[in-house]
Amino acid sequence: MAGTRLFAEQGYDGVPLSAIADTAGVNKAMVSYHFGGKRELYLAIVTATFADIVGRAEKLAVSDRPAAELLQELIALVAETATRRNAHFPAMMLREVLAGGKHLGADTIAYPLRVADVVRRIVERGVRDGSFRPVDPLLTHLSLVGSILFFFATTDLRKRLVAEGRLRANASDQAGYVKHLQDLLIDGLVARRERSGQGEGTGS
Amino acid sequence: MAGTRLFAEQGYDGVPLSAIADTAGVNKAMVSYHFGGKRELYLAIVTATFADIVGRAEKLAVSDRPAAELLQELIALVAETATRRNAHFPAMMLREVLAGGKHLGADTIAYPLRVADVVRRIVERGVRDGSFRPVDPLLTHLSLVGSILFFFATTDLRKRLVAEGRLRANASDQAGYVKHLQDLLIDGLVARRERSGQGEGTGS
DNA sequence: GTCTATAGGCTGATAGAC
DNA sequence: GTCTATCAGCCTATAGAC
Repeated sequence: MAGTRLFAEQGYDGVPLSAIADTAGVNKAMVSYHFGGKRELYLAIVTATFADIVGRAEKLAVSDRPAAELLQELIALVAETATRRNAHFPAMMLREVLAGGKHLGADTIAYPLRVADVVRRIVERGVRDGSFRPVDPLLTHLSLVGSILFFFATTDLRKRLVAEGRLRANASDQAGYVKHLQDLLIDGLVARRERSGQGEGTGS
Repeated sequence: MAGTRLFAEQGYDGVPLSAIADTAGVNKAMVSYHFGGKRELYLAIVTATFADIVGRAEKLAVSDRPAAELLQELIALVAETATRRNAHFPAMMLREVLAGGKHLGADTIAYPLRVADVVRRIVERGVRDGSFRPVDPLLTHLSLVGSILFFFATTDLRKRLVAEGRLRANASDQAGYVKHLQDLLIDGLVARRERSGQGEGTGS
């Protein structure tokens, strides 16, 4: 869809209908004719974007492969979607949860909830079969998805900062980040016989 | 500042100057008179917000307490700032990195970089003294800060979803999340004598 | 189906009275 | 310093020609 990039980069309010029309090489009036207005176009784009990634993620929830493997796959799935399918869905999803689904309906804001449910099912199974330590599924989801979305939504900014010499080059190493997260996940969630006696919460 | 909440919740474009004037109980013209315009007001708010949290974070970088402890303190510091000092800075910072500093100057977009530098210094020291495994400081920063900002920036949305019965109640448990992240960090970063042979990256 | 032209609403800035 | 009134610009939507 033509406006995907524009909406992801500048947000709903930041994009005039004329910019989308220009990008698509057509006229403003055509957008209203085909989609019924700016809001409807936006909703169509967001829905298509979310439906793709969420649908693919949900397939993981029904697999009975090891839980740790499935969470690693989820990370890889998001990364693959962000790099090969639709570079703009992380920014779009982040914008939408920030806006609290203001532009959307109750049905569309449900997509993030469905991802949370995928993680919940995987984590609960991992805890049940003893391969995970007893972590909270929802908190696990929030930390996992938060860091993934943040990384891929800020890729362009980091690339710019690297080009300006303000950030180290590995800041745009996507494969490296995927590996980093996957390792962090394994070390953080997987149960071990011997636990070192650390982990005291500080402050708060 | 009066507009902080509005800008954090609805973004720069989403807030009419009149809304800020109403909230402050004054007139639109006063905003221009005192700040020189909407953009200048926004910049003043963002700068004040960023300067506070970043300044406090930088104090951690010069401490010589154990690296793991300092990262846990950083998590606690962000949480404390988001819950007691300025509930809106996570959303503001997330919005600004999403926008790539579009509304701001090169100096203001430097604030997130300063946080990255704090984490880098702490992590590099932890790796050097052997208390951390050899993790990448920048990737560590991105995963850590990404999950914190995401959590606190979406608190209001989660509260609403909990109230609607669409999300489990612990979704708004901030102290629980801080503990979760701190534990994840310790398990994921701290060096151990015995490492279980997992951590194979899958896919991507 | 596709375009141009325009209507109508909203926003940020500001002139000018007090 | 603070207000009201107003202006000019930009935006979405749409009527109407082709």
